[in-house]
Amino acid sequence: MKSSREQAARNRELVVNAAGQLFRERGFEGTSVAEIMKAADLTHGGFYCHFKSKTELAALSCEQGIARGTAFWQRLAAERKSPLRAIVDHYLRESHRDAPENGCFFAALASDVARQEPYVKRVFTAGLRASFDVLAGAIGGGKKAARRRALSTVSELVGAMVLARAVDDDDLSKEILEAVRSDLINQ
Amino acid sequence: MKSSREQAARNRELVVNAAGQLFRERGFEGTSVAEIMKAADLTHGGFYCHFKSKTELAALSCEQGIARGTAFWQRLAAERKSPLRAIVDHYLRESHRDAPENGCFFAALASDVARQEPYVKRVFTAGLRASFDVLAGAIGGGKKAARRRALSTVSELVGAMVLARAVDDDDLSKEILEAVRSDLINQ
DNA sequence: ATTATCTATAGATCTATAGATAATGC
DNA sequence: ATTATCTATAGATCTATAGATAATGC
Repeated sequence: MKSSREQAARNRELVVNAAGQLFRERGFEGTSVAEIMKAADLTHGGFYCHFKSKTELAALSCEQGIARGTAFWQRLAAERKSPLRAIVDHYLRESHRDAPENGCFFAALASDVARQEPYVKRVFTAGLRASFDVLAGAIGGGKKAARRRALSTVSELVGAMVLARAVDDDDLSKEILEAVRSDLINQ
Repeated sequence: MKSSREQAARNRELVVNAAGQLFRERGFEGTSVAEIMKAADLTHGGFYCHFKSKTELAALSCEQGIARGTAFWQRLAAERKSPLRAIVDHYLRESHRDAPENGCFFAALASDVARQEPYVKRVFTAGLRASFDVLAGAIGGGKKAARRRALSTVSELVGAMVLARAVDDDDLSKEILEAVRSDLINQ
């Protein structure tokens, strides 16, 4: 029944990961604590041994998920000759659009976060800031210009993904992704 | 107790408008039928005389709200010398960011819509399509290029607004709006 | 007679807690 | 002895419906 400290730490991670997936797929309000715990193969009541509240988990899962996303961008940028293009191409893939549960937290949850408690917004802001820095580094050139371009690029990527997912028509959805891709790459 | 047919029609409109505001402010899941009816000064139970379900109202309020937004863009474009600039400037205002309940449905609800029933997505898609057409008209020039630019512009506008609202820091929020404004206008 | 609206409530959630249980770790 | 987890449940939602009420519209 009881787990060791190490197992408990692993369980905690399982819950954070399950939450990250479910939140991105169904939103904060659309995901219940019971569902998260079920996905982590634990019982509902055990949740509150690990976290003070659902809100705390929302913030933690955003923090971790965004950090992973940023690290992934960094790796993409380091591996390629054209770092910005590598990130843009990867981001705007249909497989990303069709798997929000494993994709970008900004695109999956930004409009939810705007309505969340200050704690969650703070974590989200810090993560976004880090992403801007990574992207500005990938863009290179003048600091100010790179930063501006990083901000507008993330905005465009996130907007494209959000709209491509909301749309009911696969052709239109692809057209959005393609239009943004060509806009960002031929800039 | 009972209203005339005209009053009932007016009440229905009141409910649709109240829902449009509350949905944009708190999301679909964050808004209850009881709250909507209270905002419209009617009782909870009366809701189901006008609408089959909350989902039906979600679709109706999106349909109406997006149509109004598109009509507004059309007016902005018609009045100004530089139609695209007029739309971009208006969209990216801080007053828009701070009043989602009266603002763009795409920015307020796009990531919610992605998780809604097909019916809601269909309505949203039709509205987005109409917005693309209006913006492409405002951009002018070659049809294909105008359409592509319309798609990428709406994506960038929506992404900027969504991120600017999620962010906890007013300076960063303004910086996002400003970076996107300068990117869209100096293109 | 019809029907728009109201009150009241059934039934299904959902978050969070209380108390029991059993394995860990001193 | 401590504590991670479990079962069970309190209390607060939320959607949707049932049935009553009273004003409209024929």
